[in-house]
Amino acid sequence: MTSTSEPTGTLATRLQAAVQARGQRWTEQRQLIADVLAASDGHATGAELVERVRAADPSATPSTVYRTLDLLEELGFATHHHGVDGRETYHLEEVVAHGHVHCQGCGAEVELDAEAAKPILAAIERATGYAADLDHLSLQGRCPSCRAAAAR
Amino acid sequence: MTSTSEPTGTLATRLQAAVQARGQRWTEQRQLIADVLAASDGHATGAELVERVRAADPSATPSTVYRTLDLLEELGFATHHHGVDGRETYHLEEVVAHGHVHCQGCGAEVELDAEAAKPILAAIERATGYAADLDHLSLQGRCPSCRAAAAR
DNA sequence: GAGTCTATCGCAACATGTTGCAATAAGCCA
DNA sequence: TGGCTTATTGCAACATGTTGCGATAGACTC
Repeated sequence: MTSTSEPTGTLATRLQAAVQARGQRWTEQRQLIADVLAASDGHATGAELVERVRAADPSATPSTVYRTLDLLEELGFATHHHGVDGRETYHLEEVVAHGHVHCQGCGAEVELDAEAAKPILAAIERATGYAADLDHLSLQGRCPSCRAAAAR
Repeated sequence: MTSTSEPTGTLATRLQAAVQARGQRWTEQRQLIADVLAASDGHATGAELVERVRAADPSATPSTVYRTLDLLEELGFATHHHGVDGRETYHLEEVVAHGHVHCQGCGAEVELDAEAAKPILAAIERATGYAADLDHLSLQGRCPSCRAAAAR
């Protein structure tokens, strides 16, 4: 990968502060994993992240990567949800909260931003009393074109 | 397990007809897996089903169970979705379609029947054009009591 | 009933994630 | 600086699910 001039240290720096504020330790592996996540444009499956981390440091193990990702989630720096196939997908907190809608017909996947999701979340709250988490909103259904095709 | 007097053969019989109508074969394993699924009251994870099938027939293998479950889905006799932990959960088609809402605070999980979900599905359609599938509606958020606790 | 075709089965290896445990090393204190 | 405490790491085994392949056996035809 070409080295970007982006200040990717920001995430790592803030993460380091948060980790140490909890009396936990800052290690090279955690720095590396934070860098890899920052370099992945907001979405990555667990397996992809493990692969990239190991490419940068072959001595890193999957358990370390997954445990660090759990830590990032605990600290609110990342979230994860399970995609259609059950694989874990991690999102950086910097990416604005959003949900996913997957078409069972053609496989298309669209993202749902906070604005578009607002009436959906409101309907969920009215029906259940629950305040649904947009980052974990992963819907399946049929997109307009598949519905039109099915109607014919 | 106590033997129920329910006509569980119905599922297997209808399934057999559907399988053979597609030029596929009806085998003892399929009969067994259909019986096990019918005896599981509508919900079961893949691992649970594998375990129960193997209890009845130790020679059955996971691959056979999963492939048969895939077949059941293809034929519309069952559906599956991924729970909060990514595990697969299978549902019999005879169970009325429903979604799930999971509380991230206390872990409570409530079911959402078609009536309660109607406004949610309508909001999804208005926002995205997608006709969402209730059986794959798996939400996460915070239940009313956790929200009240958090507000204090 | 015998032969043929091929869907299905069982096995084994793999993919993705999780967990327990002993060794290591980060961070703190004197 | 040196020593101590304990969080973190790496390893290895496990859990759940998927896939490829050769062997088996169900179903069809003659």
